[in-house]
Amino acid sequence: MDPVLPSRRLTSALDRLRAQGERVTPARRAVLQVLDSADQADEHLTAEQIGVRVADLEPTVHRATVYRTLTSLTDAGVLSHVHLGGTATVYHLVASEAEEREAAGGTDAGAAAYGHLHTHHAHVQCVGCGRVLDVPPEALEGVASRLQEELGFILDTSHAALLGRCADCS
Amino acid sequence: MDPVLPSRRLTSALDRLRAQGERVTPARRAVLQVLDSADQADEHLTAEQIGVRVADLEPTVHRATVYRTLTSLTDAGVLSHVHLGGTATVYHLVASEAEEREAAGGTDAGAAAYGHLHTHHAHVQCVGCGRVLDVPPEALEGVASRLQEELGFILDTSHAALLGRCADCS
DNA sequence: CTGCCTGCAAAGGATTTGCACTCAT
DNA sequence: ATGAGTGCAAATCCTTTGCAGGCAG
Repeated sequence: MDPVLPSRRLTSALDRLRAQGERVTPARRAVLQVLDSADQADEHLTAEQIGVRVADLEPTVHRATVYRTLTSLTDAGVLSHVHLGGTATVYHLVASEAEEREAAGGTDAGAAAYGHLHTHHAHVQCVGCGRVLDVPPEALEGVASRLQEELGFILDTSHAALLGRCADCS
Repeated sequence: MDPVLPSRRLTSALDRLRAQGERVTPARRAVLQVLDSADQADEHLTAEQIGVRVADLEPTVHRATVYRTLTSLTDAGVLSHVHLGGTATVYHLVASEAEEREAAGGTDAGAAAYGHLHTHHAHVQCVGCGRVLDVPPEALEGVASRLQEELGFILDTSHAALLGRCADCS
């Protein structure tokens, strides 16, 4: 539906960066823009894939810089990463708290539960086709509370993907 | 409790290997023995760590062979691997169906739920200390059935570790 | 201006591969 | 005896690092 235009999420991320005294450079702008577009298309990109797309946007940006940028932006809290089945790590823009609230409030949790989840969410990956599906964090509430009660373990539901086999690959 | 001696699990694994027409070599024996011991001590070893211990047992076994062995034994179904938080992959001996049944039957599920789980089980890893905790697969039943119903996704509860923070690191 | 961020190139570590040989069956 | 498995060494892959220069603030 929406064309890929500089979204509010992108602007917001840049603002938060600046607010922390971090510098906004072409490389960082490009990385954030790539991830913003990817998120809008529900894509999950690895560092390498991000590098390729950044090269389109800003050909002078070096690969090593992409890696360093992903690290520093993650430290700065505007990006998060998810570990997929063993190999890859994929990156996401992190929504501001305001955006997070807005998304939660404006949504019928049931109907939109598996729609476009542009905020905090969990991931499952198919071992057959590699596809990554987004899942609302509530789906893991059961395990989370059980682990907390029985082991004192605080589960981070969005940090690692669960593996399995999707409907198409069964 | 139990000393680390050639266990029934090990013998069984070798038998299943032979039954499939796979050859039993010193390298394979060593890899299986290392993993059997590790499992008994509730350790989770990476390919590299396995390599080190194999070198103690069979100094002539080459690193590359350990990698190839882990792959082929996994294909043969006597080993399984678990992807830990992003980086490492750790290996386990796979219990035979008979052993699996026996463990399930002979055990009070509640009391032993978090004890030594030498069969099929899930994993959670602490992002603080890196420790890996074993968790009975039932803990993930809730998510599993929800994913199946709503997405047709068959969750493999033992194939990837969930991340979070353990009691000591909170 | 100051030093954070970058480009470049080279190092790094883990895993994989080609090849010829050996040993389990 | 025969080919699955192996040892060896080199190649490959992705990621990180040291250093000097450049641009954001």
